[in-house]
Amino acid sequence: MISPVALIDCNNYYVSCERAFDATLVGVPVIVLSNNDGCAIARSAEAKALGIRMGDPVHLIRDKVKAHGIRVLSSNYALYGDMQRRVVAAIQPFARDFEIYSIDETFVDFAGFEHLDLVAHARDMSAQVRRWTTIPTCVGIGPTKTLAKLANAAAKKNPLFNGVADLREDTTRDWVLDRFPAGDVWGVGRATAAKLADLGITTAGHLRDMAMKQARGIGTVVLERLIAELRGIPAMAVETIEPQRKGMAVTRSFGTPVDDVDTLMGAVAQYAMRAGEKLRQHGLVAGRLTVFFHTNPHKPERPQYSASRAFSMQPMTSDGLALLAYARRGVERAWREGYGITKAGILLDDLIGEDLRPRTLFDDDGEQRARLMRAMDEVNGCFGKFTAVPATQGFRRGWSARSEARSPNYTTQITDVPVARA
DNA sequence: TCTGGGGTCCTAGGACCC
DNA sequence: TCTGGGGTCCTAGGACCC
Repeated sequence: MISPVALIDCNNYYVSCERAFDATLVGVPVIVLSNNDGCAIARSAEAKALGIRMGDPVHLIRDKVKAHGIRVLSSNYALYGDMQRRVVAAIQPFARDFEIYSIDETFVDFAGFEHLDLVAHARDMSAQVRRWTTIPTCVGIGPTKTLAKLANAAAKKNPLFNGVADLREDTTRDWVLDRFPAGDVWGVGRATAAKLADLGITTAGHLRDMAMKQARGIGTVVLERLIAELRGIPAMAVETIEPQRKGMAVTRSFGTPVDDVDTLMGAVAQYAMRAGEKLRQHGLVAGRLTVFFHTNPHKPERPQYSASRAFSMQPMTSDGLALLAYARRGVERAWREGYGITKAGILLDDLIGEDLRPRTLFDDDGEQRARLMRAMDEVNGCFGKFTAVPATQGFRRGWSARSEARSPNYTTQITDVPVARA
């Protein structure tokens, strides 16, 4: 017996979070921008109707924004992350197991709930999220994760489903799959979609009926699994325990190009310190660090330069100042004069739980440094980030990303909490 | 004139996701 | 002036070893 899986997905999530605290955004076209105010990454239904596409660079849609009075917001991840906690809390009572798949999607394992009318159950779940957070959601139900995901997309697209699509039954499933573009199936990207189209495979129905052997030739084992899932045979489990993460990154584009090494070093220092903080928050240490920086690849007419340097770190560490020392060395070695650098970052790999860290022969216990890091975390937690920073980082951040229309931190910053007056 | 086969580990790069 | 950030998984190919 295959147990049903549901995917609950928040509609236009970032926009919906903003609307929860600003009523003037309701009913009008709204977009939320990526970091650095670069491109549109969330659009309200009204903005979609005006032809704003996912990922549209904001400087190419200025005219449209002006002509239609589209409201434009910078992204506010503190708000979206906190709202997610509330959404998950609302979902929790409706199943025993679930997998938080992304900031706005949760897979719900309905094992043990088969005796219920699951469509009604899903509607209750959706209503609970709405009551607690004001955020609208859609739910897809199916025998596999891929079909639940596809059902969710169908529920979003086709008003016939009224927000909840159930693809456990063959006739509905076939009907939906025959009308669903192959390129929109979860796991089929641009490259695979193009290869499939050459074979005349353009719908999810075609894809389901494709020979496994042929699938292997085009894609990898991943495409084979995907086809099994479309046939209703589970090839992916609902992952109810959070897997150990493998890597971590802190990368940013600059508001304006950087052409001197000291300024670049300041930015990289900040990223290294932030990377250390993230490691400590997760109780991890890293064994490998890569620092990279490059010019703007969207401007091929300008001189291009891209560099990265990687280091094995021994002992493995979560000490921001140790990370910074490696990163500095990388920047010093890779720096070339005469380029406008527009992005840099720190990548950490070989992550392992702090308690499992291998001891080296001459490993001092690092207790003092650990205390220093804890103290910095506390100071920056209480008095705001960048209160205590290493000198390399500096206090001037002329290169900072643009964020010109960020909403208040309504739920995570005491001074930003909305006040209700009688 | 002639030079194996098979295994592991690591890394870079591609593809995909939200 | 101006195009995000942070992840995962898979495969091919090189280095190395016996």
